[in-house]
Amino acid sequence: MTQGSYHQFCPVAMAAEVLCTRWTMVLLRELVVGSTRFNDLRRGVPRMSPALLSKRLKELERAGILTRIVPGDGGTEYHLTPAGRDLHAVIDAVGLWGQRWFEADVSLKNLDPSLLMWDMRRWLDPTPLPDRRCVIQFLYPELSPAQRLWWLVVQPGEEVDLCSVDPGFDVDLYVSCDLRTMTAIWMGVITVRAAREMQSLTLTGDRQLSRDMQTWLGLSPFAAEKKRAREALG
Amino acid sequence: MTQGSYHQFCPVAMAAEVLCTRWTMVLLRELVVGSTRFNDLRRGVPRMSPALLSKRLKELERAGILTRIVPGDGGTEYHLTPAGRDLHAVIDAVGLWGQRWFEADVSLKNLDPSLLMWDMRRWLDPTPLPDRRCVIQFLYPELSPAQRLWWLVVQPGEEVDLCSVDPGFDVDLYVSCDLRTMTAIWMGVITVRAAREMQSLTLTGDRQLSRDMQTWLGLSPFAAEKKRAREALG
DNA sequence: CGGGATCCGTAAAGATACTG
DNA sequence: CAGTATCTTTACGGATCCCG
Repeated sequence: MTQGSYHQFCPVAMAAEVLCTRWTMVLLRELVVGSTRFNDLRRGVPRMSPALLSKRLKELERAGILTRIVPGDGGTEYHLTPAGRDLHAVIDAVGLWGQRWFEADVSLKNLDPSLLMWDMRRWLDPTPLPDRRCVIQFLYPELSPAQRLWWLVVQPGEEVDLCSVDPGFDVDLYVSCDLRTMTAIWMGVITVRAAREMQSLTLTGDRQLSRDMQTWLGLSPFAAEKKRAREALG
Repeated sequence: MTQGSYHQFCPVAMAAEVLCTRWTMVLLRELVVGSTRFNDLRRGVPRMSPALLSKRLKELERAGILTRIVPGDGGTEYHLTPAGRDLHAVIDAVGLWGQRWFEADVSLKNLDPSLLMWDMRRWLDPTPLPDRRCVIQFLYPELSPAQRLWWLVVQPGEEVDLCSVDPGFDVDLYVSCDLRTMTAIWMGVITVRAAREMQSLTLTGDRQLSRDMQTWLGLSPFAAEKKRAREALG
């Protein structure tokens, strides 16, 4: 917020003072989906400066939305309080509105492979996968060497791992497409099947993993919401 | 927003770019509850500078949230588009969260008689009132002369009128209390009955209007939501 | 390597005055 | 009524650096 408060007793204004400052809603989204470490949060809001992130975390702590926890290992963890967890309703409402009324074209102007892969890592559903280590390689041919290749490593009983350097494991499935296509799939704009039929997406390797990709790829939490706008936004 | 966009395809981020700039959420609240004229909007967001209000209105127009209409009488009206009307879900979520988790004490730090009276004017329910002109005078003894006296004039079939200078009509009901008490009643923190029993509120005049005040005084849209916080906010 | 703090240039917002 | 214009204050972005 630029300065001071709105000086209104209305609960919308009181809440907006805390929630509607730059980056705060996006940061809260990261916290609500479960990130707790400073550098994990940074991956979710990569264009936010660390200084501002630090400032916002302090503000949210003062506002009673999160608490700072220092576990034994020396790091710092940020955990939502009950008030903070209750913000999922606000995040949902905002995201639902965005998904309904923004044209896909507009969203697909803001492509970012590391953000996409980081989200995919979070929402990947391992249950349809075989009960062993599975490695999926993503190739975005049009991108720079540093952003072209990514690996998701799924190990039973562990968190999904995202690598931007070759982890050295055998790859079960090779995925190749442009970033826009993968983002559109992730956002529910098109399906894996449709992308393959349009030759926009190529899968090579394990047949089962190919077939089930639409399932184990968890998709954005808002992917199910249908668009309502046609021309509302320019 | 300070500059540029968040560069994220996530619908939360896309929406936050438009919705989470300073004053925007509060302004949208005014639009959602039905204000359409520049100077009516100003009464709802009195601390927002006209320059910023004008800028925000343009931004919201560009974002497809409202349209500018020039009726025959020369003025300008701002009307929400379908996308704008759909924002009521976001405003509700934000206001509900605020009402749940902010201590009443915090809200009641931001007292403003003109804002309160303006809100009361909007939500007053004339149906329990007799079918004739009713005038209710509010007295806040502790305030400066310019803010001490207010009148609500209810005429059957017309919009409720708010005056800060004596309209000259016979007064049906005299309400006297401090601003904090009236605001607390409006926000659902205490009832009219409780305030009267505590001697915080004095009603003189028409018995029926006195008895039914809790009914015709419409209360804040969020008054029904119960608090959940006790100590979450400092 | 995680978790920040510092400094400086730019962009946004506040205050107030003024106008078609 | 519906805004502009101007000037000052504050916040933010970006780079760099620091420390356990």
